[in-house]
Amino acid sequence: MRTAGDTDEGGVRRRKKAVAPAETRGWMKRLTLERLTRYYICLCDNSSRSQSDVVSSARIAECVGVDDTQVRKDLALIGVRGRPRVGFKRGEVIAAIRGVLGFEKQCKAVIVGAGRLGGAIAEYPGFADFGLSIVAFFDNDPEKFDTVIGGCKVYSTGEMKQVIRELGARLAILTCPADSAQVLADELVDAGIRAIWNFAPTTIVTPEDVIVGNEHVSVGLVALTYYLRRSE
Amino acid sequence: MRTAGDTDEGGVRRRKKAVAPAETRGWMKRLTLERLTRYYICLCDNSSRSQSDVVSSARIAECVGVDDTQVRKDLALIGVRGRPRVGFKRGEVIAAIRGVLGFEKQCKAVIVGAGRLGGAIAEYPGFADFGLSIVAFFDNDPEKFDTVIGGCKVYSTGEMKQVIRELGARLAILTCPADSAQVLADELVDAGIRAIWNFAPTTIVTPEDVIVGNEHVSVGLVALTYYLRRSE
DNA sequence: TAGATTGTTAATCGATTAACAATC
DNA sequence: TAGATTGTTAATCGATTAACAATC
Repeated sequence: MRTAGDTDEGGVRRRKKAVAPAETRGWMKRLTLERLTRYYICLCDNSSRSQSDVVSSARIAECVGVDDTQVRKDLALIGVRGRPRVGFKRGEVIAAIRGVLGFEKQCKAVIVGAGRLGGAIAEYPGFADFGLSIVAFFDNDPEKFDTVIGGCKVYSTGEMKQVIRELGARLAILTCPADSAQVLADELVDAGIRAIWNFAPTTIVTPEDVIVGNEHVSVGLVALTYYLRRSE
Repeated sequence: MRTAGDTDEGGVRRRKKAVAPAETRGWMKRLTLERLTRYYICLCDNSSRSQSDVVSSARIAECVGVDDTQVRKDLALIGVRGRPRVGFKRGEVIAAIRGVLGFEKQCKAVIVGAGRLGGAIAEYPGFADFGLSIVAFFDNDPEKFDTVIGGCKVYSTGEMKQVIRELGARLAILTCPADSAQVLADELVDAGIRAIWNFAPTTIVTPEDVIVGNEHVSVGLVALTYYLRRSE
């Protein structure tokens, strides 16, 4: 890929010296996104126990389980420069990732299904750090209406359209049983939700312009138990 | 790779006709494992709504979001043969995946942290289908001792070593706060646990022979919100 | 048979790793 | 300076896709 900093002169390719701007145009690839998120978790995690404010690519690489070259490439991509012999400034890396992944931009979400899982997600620390704020719960159990979980009121699913519009939520987190997941997803789309994070143990489908993340936790379970069972 | 079925005669390479045995020796690669799990979820999910007992590779591929060639390769790997013009028998595929991934072999697990997340996991339907059975809870809140969640008694974390030995659990599911995760993990290793599924929002480390799955749910969240925020 | 779908090889594509110069 | 770490290109490796013959 050529950028404005490149020059060809008399057939000699000069190395670009440009102050690389954070690559905020164009879409990050899924795998890159995942790695950046893991770097971020790792750096925030370590910041409490380490006194040093610089970190080498090798250290991040070890923590996340990738090659150190990969880490340097990813950081270069988002415009972070390290210092040879020293490393990367932890705070700079964290800030760059937050900027590129958009953590500063608040994202309002509703949780559909005020059960244990919904409550657990609402109280999960750290989600706020990613710019996520839960603004309401929905459930179809009248006993739960008007109760408060994690500071949010529980509404009837019948009120979804109105409440979601009022609060301006764009993301919905589905923690309902499998058999009602698709129906609720359809209603959420109708209510103007733009993305659905689905924890129900089923796959839901939506119109093309509504993003779905099917969080099949079982995938992680199977990987783990596969190795466990085979090592016995 | 050559297998016993291959033959070279006079320089002519014959196609092997062997009845491919399920590839149960050797270790499945992580990505293959993930795809097989997704096929499985998709097939079990559809079985309730579809009346047909055959399914084409193209259909599975669409459901899971991979190429249909990939599906046929994966199924060939685990020894499932399809019929041209017809497809694969749903039940055969499900059985083969269950066999290769070891779902028939029961895996006993304990949950450490009897909070909302722990409760949600215990009541999550479908885990039983993967051969997972929860046999006990541990918590350090005396108010919870001897209560029952999802049919399992809650013990004190101080009793972990003894109870885990008695029940013969090999897997531990960590749903405690981040700050106690590493300490509890160390104790679990000491108690003879062979694998830890970590839901605490931190990364834990263990001796090499204890498998860890750090379930960073945030990774899924970031991917979803990234696209959401950028599409506005 | 004709047509659809599997099974498998070959080609492409992308991601990871290796190598090494640049730099502090 | 010497040595360590970054930054970047080139090479390798593996995964995905394309092509097509085999098969029912």
